[in-house]
Amino acid sequence: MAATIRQVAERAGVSVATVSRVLNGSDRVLAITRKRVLEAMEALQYLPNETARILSTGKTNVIGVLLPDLHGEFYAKVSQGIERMARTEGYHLLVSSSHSDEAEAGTMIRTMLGRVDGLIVMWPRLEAASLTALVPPDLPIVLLNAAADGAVPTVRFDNQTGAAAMTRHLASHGHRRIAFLKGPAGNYDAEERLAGYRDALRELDLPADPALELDGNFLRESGYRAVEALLALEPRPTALFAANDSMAIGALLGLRERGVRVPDDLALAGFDDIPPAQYLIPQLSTVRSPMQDLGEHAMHLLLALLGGDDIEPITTLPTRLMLRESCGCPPVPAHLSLE
Amino acid sequence: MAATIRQVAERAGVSVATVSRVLNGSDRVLAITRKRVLEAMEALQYLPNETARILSTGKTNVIGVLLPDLHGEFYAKVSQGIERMARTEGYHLLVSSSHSDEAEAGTMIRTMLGRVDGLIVMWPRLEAASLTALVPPDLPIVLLNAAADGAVPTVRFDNQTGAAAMTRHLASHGHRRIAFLKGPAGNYDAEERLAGYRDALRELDLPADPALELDGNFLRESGYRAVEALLALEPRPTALFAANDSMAIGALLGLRERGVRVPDDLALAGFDDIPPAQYLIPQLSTVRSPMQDLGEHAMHLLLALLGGDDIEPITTLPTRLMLRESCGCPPVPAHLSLE
DNA sequence: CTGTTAGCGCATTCAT
DNA sequence: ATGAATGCGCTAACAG
Repeated sequence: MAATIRQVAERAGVSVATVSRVLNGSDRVLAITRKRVLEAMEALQYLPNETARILSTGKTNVIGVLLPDLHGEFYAKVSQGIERMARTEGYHLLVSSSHSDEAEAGTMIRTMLGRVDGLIVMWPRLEAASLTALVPPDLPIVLLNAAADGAVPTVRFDNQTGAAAMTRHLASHGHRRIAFLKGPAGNYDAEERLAGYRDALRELDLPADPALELDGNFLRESGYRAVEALLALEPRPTALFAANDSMAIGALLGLRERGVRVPDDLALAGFDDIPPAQYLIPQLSTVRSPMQDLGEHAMHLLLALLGGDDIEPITTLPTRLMLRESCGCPPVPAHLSLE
Repeated sequence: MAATIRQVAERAGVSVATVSRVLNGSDRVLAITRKRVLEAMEALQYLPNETARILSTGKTNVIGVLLPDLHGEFYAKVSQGIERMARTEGYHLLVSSSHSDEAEAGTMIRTMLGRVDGLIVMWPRLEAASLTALVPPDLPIVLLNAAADGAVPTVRFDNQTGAAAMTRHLASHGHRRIAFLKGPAGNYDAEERLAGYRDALRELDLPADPALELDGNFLRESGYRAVEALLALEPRPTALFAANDSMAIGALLGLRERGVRVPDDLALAGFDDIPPAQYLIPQLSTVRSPMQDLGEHAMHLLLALLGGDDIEPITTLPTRLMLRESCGCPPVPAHLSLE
């Protein structure tokens, strides 16, 4: 079986404490002694037992990551950001995704508890507080895109500002009846984006017709289905702003099927800037969500927390307007959309 | 701080051994004793220390997962499959992705070593053997889409059969000069798909012109760039089969830019069936890679291995032809492509 | 600079 | 059915 510290000590003719010292890079070891120990390790193919180390030090070097079942790109980008930071700092990631309900997420958190030094949780439901109650008060935790009450460090997109900017942009194309395709009720991002849309309408003195707010659930299919309601509106809106790209894509399919041309007959915009947005026909104008930054920054904060530093309770990452064909702007040349 | 087993024992007026027994569901405990212990646990908010448990039992209940930096959908689907199986069996996932070179992957494996009960590794480079040499012989491991030598359990797609089937299908549309856009050299999937293409050409008695094999690297941009070489071919091919969807999409952009209509002027097909394939214009005909199955099955095998069962050394998952517009087949109605 | 020793929290014989 | 004692492999005082 695997060699232990004791065997190394014996072979090197020193005590386990000394072996432990060279293992942890203490300088209180004679060069020649260190050499003997190193040789013994090499000869025995020694690998320290991480578990024993953890038990002894109380530090796992593992961060728990809890992500909801957002599809594909989103999930991948965020965790990529987290991982990149984690790796450079020597942390491992205990990842768990695809959580439908709060109970399930709570269970995962509980089973992770003894195993992690900190937690990064993405919990887009509005009632985030209940979740954090499950976590021991001394366990560092960072929330992603959650309703921030300031009690728990949170990183999020500037959904509201982004949505307002896109709404204003659509208006700048001359549109006065701009419909909004909502995300699922109770979802943090969805509500914020809706609020941004409303802000802009108010600011622009455009009529805030509740009928302009269409129901959706962030999935493509709901965008496709919303087209019927959209086209039934009187007078018919000249622009549609979907709370995310997936729904915008679904709507695009529905519109095309009914012979409504985008952007000629109807302007269309989404939110997130998932990869297909740039190469669809027409290219989809959208608001870019800095997903990778979200993950990176969250990990950055958590590391600061672990280091005992004070941090900003709430960080808001800027979004960015990506103007392409679907809103009526000129197309972006293909070779520029391929980096 | 957190209560320990000793405190629970003390409060319940029993020994730690008894507490341990009720913890592990032993039946050698009097009902009334068990009740007292349970009450003590409840009162103390006791949570067993996982690390101590691991040290004592030698079992971590954690599976290490090493994925390359495949983009988005692919990565997400595979890990989703893995996770789903893992969760039902009470395993956690220590995930690490984005590995450019072998050295980096080796480092990650080494640092995971003491922390996991088993490993799932996706290593699409052809020289997989060198990697497995880093792993202790007694650590269960399953490889994903790797060159299988039978020595290490491997799960993979039937790339070759799928590619051959698509090539035959393109031929069935009447095409005789079918170009192939290759993936990166040395990549397992890329080589297999190329082999399938060649198989079919041979079988169909079509000329195997090496000039028909275009260079690519699995990224969209390389598909875009390949269009120039494609259109320069004499005589010009009437069909293009890309080794993955991303490149097919890139090629589509390039073709469109040059006024070449798909499928009228040129038939196009990809491989993988990433989501955009079904809603692009034209819809992309492709070969579906069962990504989620790949993850699920790998985890399934690993669990069997952990249970001491014997398993098939090599599992090949079937791929499936998804025929849509870009190859010349009739379009699939939008509402059917939205599940 | 190095060795001795006492935990870390739990599972698990071996007794009783 | 329950308890006492031992060990998992390592770190961290404390001595020397």
